[in-house]
Parts: sequence; C-alpha cells; structure tokens
Amino acid sequence: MRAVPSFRRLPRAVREQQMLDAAVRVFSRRGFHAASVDEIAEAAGISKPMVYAYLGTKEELFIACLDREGVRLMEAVAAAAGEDLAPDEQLWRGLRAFFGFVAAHRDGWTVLYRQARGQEPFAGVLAQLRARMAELVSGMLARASAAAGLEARVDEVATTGYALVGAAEALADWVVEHPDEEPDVTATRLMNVVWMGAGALLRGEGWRQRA
Amino acid sequence: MRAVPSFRRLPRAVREQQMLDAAVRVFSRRGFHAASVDEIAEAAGISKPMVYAYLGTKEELFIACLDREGVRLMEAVAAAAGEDLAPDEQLWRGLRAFFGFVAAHRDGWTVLYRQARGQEPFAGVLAQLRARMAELVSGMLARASAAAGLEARVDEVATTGYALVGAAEALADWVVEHPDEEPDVTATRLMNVVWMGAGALLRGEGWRQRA
Amino acid sequence: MRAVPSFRRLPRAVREQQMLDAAVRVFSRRGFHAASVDEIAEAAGISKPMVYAYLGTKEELFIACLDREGVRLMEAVAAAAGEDLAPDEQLWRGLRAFFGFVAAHRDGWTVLYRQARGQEPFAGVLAQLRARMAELVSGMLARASAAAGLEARVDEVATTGYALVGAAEALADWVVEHPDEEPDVTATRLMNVVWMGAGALLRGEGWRQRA
Amino acid sequence: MRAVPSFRRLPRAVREQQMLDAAVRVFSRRGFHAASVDEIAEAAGISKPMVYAYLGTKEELFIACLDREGVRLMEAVAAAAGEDLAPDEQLWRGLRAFFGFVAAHRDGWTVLYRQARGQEPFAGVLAQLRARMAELVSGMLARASAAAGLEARVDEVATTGYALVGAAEALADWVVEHPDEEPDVTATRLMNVVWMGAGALLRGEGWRQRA
DNA sequence: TATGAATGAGCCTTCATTCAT
DNA sequence: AATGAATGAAGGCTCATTCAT
Repeated sequence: MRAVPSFRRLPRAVREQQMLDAAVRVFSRRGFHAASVDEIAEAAGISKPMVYAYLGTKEELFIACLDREGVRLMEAVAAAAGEDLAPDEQLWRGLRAFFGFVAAHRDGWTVLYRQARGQEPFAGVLAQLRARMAELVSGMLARASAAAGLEARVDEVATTGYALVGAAEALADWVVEHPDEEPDVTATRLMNVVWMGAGALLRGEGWRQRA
Repeated sequence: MRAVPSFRRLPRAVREQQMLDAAVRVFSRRGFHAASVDEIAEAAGISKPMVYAYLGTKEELFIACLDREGVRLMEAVAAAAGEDLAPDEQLWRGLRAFFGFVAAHRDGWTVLYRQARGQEPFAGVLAQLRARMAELVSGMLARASAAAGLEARVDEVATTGYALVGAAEALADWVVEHPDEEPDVTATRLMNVVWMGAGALLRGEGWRQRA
Repeated sequence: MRAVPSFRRLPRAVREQQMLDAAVRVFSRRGFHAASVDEIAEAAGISKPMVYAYLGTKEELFIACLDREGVRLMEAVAAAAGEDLAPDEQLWRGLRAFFGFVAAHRDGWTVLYRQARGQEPFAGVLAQLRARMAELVSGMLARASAAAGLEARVDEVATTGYALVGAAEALADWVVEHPDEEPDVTATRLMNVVWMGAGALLRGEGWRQRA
Repeated sequence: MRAVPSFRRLPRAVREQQMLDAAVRVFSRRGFHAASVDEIAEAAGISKPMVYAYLGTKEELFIACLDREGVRLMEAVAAAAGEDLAPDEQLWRGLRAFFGFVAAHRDGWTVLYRQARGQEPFAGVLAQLRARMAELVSGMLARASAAAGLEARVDEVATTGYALVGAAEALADWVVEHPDEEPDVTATRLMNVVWMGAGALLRGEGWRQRA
C-alpha cells in the first residue's frame, strides 16, 4: 500500500550524496576549519554521527568533496574538448566547459580551488587535479605543434599549460563574482589573450571561432 | 646609570616587525586557523599578551601581515615597471620583479595567496590587491593601445589584466616549489604565452627582450 | 519441508553462549569501557540489536560474563577440593584447580579479576566471589582446626582465607604472563609459603605432597 | 599591605598538587574511563583548561597520579623496614607501614591497585611498582636465608615475594572496607600466615613481635 | 528473527582572549 | 612594560541505544 518510501530512512548511497551536497555548500561558505561538522550535518538534514558513520573524519569528508567535484570538473572539460578538432577549437570548447562548470557549481569550485589550495593536506589532491588539467592542455598543444611540423619545445609547452590553467582560474574567480557573464564570452576573451597574445591584441587582431 | 639599553626592552616599532615576521612565518606554515597565537608568540620570543597589546586580535594580526606583504609586493612590482619604457618591456620587468619577490618571500607569498584566498574575511583584502595589480597591467596595456592609435577595447584589456595576473600566480606557485628557477626565465616564459600567444608559439615565434 | 536447520537460525541458548564467548574475549582485551558493543557484536558474528535483544544492556552483558566465568571457576575449585581429604591436600588440590582454570581461561580470568575489580558496579559481584572463595578456605581450615582439638581462632582463620586468596590471585596474574608454568608447580610453591610459612622455608623445610 | 595572597591565583606547584589530589579522589571513585576531566577540574576548584595546561592529557594525568601515589607508598614501606633488623621484624614493620598507608590513603590505593591493574597502558606502571615491592621482600628473604647459612632457593624466594605482595594487597582491600582495623593487627595476622604458615597456625603456634 | 539506519548525549581537547600581578 | 594564571566557548569524535523495515 505504501508506494512512497518514508522520507526519514534513506539508503546509504542517497544519504551520502545529500551529505556531500551539504558539505560542499558549507565548506565553500565557511572554509574548512571554520566549518563545523555540526553545521554540515544540519544542512544535510541528518545527525552528526551519520556523517562520521558514512564519510569518516572531517578531513576525509573534505577529501570526498574534493574528489567528487574534481572528477565532475575534469569529466566536463575532457568531454567538451573532443578529439578530432583543431587545437584552438579544442581549447575554446574546453574553456567554455570549464567556465560553464564554474558558473553552475560555484560551491564546488570554491571548495576545490579556494579552500584546498592553501590547506594541507588537501593541496596535494588539488595539485593532482591541476596537473592533469595542465597536461590536458599541454598535450593538446604538443600535438598541434607536431602536426605543424615544428620541434616541440617541451618546457615552453608545459609552461603554457600551467599559465593557461592559472589564467583560467583567475577568470573563474572573476566569473563567480559576475554571475551574468556568459561562459562563451569569458572563454573567447581568454582565447584572445592566450592564443593570439597581447601583442596581437594591440595590433587590433583577435581570435574568432570559425564558422 | 644604564648606558647600554637592555635587549629586552625594544622600541615598539621594532617589536611589531618581529611579531609580524614570526606571524607570517607561522601563518604560512600552518594556515590561519591551525596557527595558534601561542605558537606565534613563542616564535616571536615574547609572551602572548604582548601580541594582543601590540597588534590586536588574531584576525587583526593576520590582516596586518596581509597588508605588510601586500604593500611590499606592490611596491616591488610598481618600482620595477618604470614609466617610460615600451609596454612589453614594462610588463617583462614587472613580471621579473614579481617572481623575484615570490622567490625571496616565500612565506609572505603563501600567506597572501594561498591562505587569504579562501578564508573570509581576508579574501576581500587579497581581492583588492589583485585588483590593483590587474589595473596596473590593464592601464599599461590601455596606454600602449592608445599610443598605437587603436580604440581601446576596454573589457578585453581588463580581462587581459586579470588573466595575466592569474597566470602569474599559477607560475608563482610553481616557482615556490622549484627554488632554483631564475625569475628572468620564468618571466620570459610567461611573456611568450601572454604577449605572443600560443598561436604564435605554434608558428615558431617567440618573444625576446630587445638588446 | 526444511529438514536441515539453517545455520543462521540457532536456538537462543546457543546464540547466547556465542555472544558471551565473544564478549568475554573483547572485554578481556579492551576493558569494559573501551570495549564497544559494536565490536562485540562483530566478534559474535551477529548484528548489534541482537545483543540487546538477548542479553540486554552493555552493563548487563558484562555482568552475565562475570557470572558465567565466576560460576565456572568456583565449580572447578570446589569440585577439585574433595570432602574427605586432609586439609593441606584439599588446599593443594583446590589451588591446582584454580591455577589450571586460570591457565585455561585467560580471558575469563582477566575479565573477572583485572576488569571487574576496579569498576563499579561490578566490584560487588567480584567481591562476592572472592568472599565465597575465602569462606571455602576458611571453612576448611576451621574444620581442620576443630579436628585437631584446637580452639578455632575465628578471626585469624578468616584472615588466613583472605590472605591465601589474595596470594593466589597474585600468582595467577603471574601465571597469565608465563603460559608454560605448570599448575602443579605453582600450587606447590604457594603451599610452601602459606602452609609452611616463610620461617620454615628459611629453616630449610618445605611442603611435599604425601605419596 | 596585602599580607595574604589572593586565593584565586596560585603558583603552579600548588595548583598541580590540588589537581592531583582531586584527580586521585575522582579516579578512585569513578574509575579512569568513567571519570570526566570536567569533574576533576571542578573538584580541584579550577577550570578544565588548567588541567590540560599543567598536567596534560587525561591519560598523562592518571599516570601522574599513579607516580605520585606509588612513590609515596614505596617510600613509606622502605623507610619503615630499617636495615639492621631481623628479617621477620623488617617484614612486620614493612607490612605495618603498608597497611598504615592504605588506611591513610584509601583513594591513592584504589587508584593504584584497583584501577591501574586492569587498564592498559597503566598496568605497566603498576607492574613496575609491584615488582619493586616484591624485590624488596625477596631481597630481604634472600639475605636472611644466606645469613642462616642456607642455599637460597631463588625461585621459591621470588615466588614468596610475589605471593606475599598479593596477600598483602588482598588484606589491603579488606582494610579499606573495615576502616577501624588497626594496621598493627592486620600486619600481625599476615605475619602469622606468611611467616609461620597455616600448618603452624593449626598447631596452635603463632608469630609474636619480640620484646 | 534480524538488521541497516539513525540519534541524543557526552567527553576529550584546544584556543582566543583577558586579568592580576 | 611584561607575563603567568585562568577561563568561556566550541568543536571533533564516539558510543550506547533504539526504530522501522
């Protein structure tokens, strides 16, 4: 007769996602240390011992947040940057997906990049994520370079990857503060800097998506 | 009767700098929350009430650190980027000064960018610093653009400033982990990305400082 | 239809013994407070609510352990000390049974004497057991004394009982740490002290079991 | 003008003793686990952080209690058993001091012997104390044995030491429950068992202090 | 019968902050 | 000016115990 399950007793998998949602929200607003497990539990609508039972220590909980959001971000970006496109097109699509993710998951972004960066032992987790992103970009550039018949200057390519990721993060912070900015626009702007260079900009040149 | 001043009784200004030195060191290693006022007092070689008497609350103390390091950084960069140079030269000198500062003041950099970024109410202080740095860059680009007789596309110029600052921060993190990297080299690498653009890089072009 | 009984559904009495076995083991290793009902349930191979359903509160569970082990010990000792033997022979046999029990039931001994002794409200249970043991000894001595035609000095006989039990407990602790010690040997050693006295030992005399 | 110091601010050494007094009292009544640091602080008339500041963890606090009471007990016994007395006289004086200490420091005794015995990691501390006491007795017996021109049967002498300590502990427990018992009487009773032996007691013989 | 889900309560521990000397 | 002494407040974590299925 009861078709709808009780709302109080939920299977573990569901509750875990609820907890992670709440944790990302609270960690994002308060920061790791200032956030209390009490508040997270309340935000998740359950009692504190459940958090410990399912997701462990506050530290482990934070890492679980990091992992979930990091995987989501990476997947979004990697999926957007297809395989058989021109390198600048790949880059632009990846950036658009990146800014789109940030705009849609403000809290996740904040937890990942604003909190984890400075707090050991989380910086390591983030560093891995950034390294993977930078490699994604570097790899793309290296392939493009090779296709152009050029000797790939490895270190410059690597630096470009890091610098691009850093620039994207800075703009992401800016996007978070300006919610009405379209991801397409932000991505295009960054392309202008990174792909064309400030020198070209000063010459009046700019990057445009091909038709 | 006492001709030689006691080593214990130092003038206030000196004591305050000692405290700030210690505070920056401890905050850098532990983070704001994990750092205890006890540890800072001990590192400064004085007792805890002195810290409160001189520099106020833990929060105020942290902000004092932020201010001091921020001013130092800004001054170093602004002084390096002279007024009557070509824009790319200005940019390059500013970047070199920036990376040089980071390398010479690891702890200050860490406090400023790794700790403050995520922790309210400090993020605002940092945001102001970043904004000033971005304006510095943007202003330089705008002047160059005007000098070239071009309509300054304001928003793109502003975006370029932010992106450049973000890229520089990312490389600064990288510099912190690689102490033997020369500031000149790092600055040149970033110039290659930002000034020439990845597109030019792929065409085999690169930026070089003029003789 | 089901001819073979499921292994999961065991008769209550069996389950209870399994639980008590597990509880004695865990309590012995961890102590009453440090032992968690979770761990006991897991050690018993069942779920926590079953423990509560069968044996009640953690406190009741511990008392159940105490009772079971205490009864076993008393029975072993009382059975060994027959009725129609000479008093020293009775004593020696009782001691041998005692040390044998301790060696064979380390965990039970630990729970009874090491854990219960200090923790209210269990000390009372243990005190009763000790009192019964002391009475057993005292009674034996009183009968022997009467048989020898002596006025039984009641208080000294009672004291002797307590002292003997205490000495036996101390040696039992020692036996627990030295698993290869034979109960016969330990019992004989204690007889030498208690029956002959240190004075006699110093005179070169010792107690021997009669052929 | 103020001759009497304020009662609120006391020097560290004084406060530490107050804390230890309170801790011994509370640990004795409740047991290590059931005792809360809150209760101890309250009993000491100060706030909880002071306990942590001066004496460390709850565990360290308990060990501090153990050490203090253990040293007191050992010193009392060792001082009482002079050096140039006959062995039985030494033994009797040591026992009298022991029972006197227990009667005068019930709580200390309880903490030492009833609590520490069963709870790791305290058992080790207690074991050392017991070993020293047993050695004290054994050494005394060995010297007496040698003086009597006898081959010292090492293992029996050692066993006698342990058994005596155990018997004394059992009677101490009994003394704690019977506050009006004189230490002299208890010591004499134990001498009757240990020195003369139950066999001699049954023959109507008993130990008497020489005039 | 048997258990996964859930919680109220409590305890250890730490820390920013202040007072009395 | 300088500090040892002292605390209110809060947070992480665990556990005995109970429902709802």
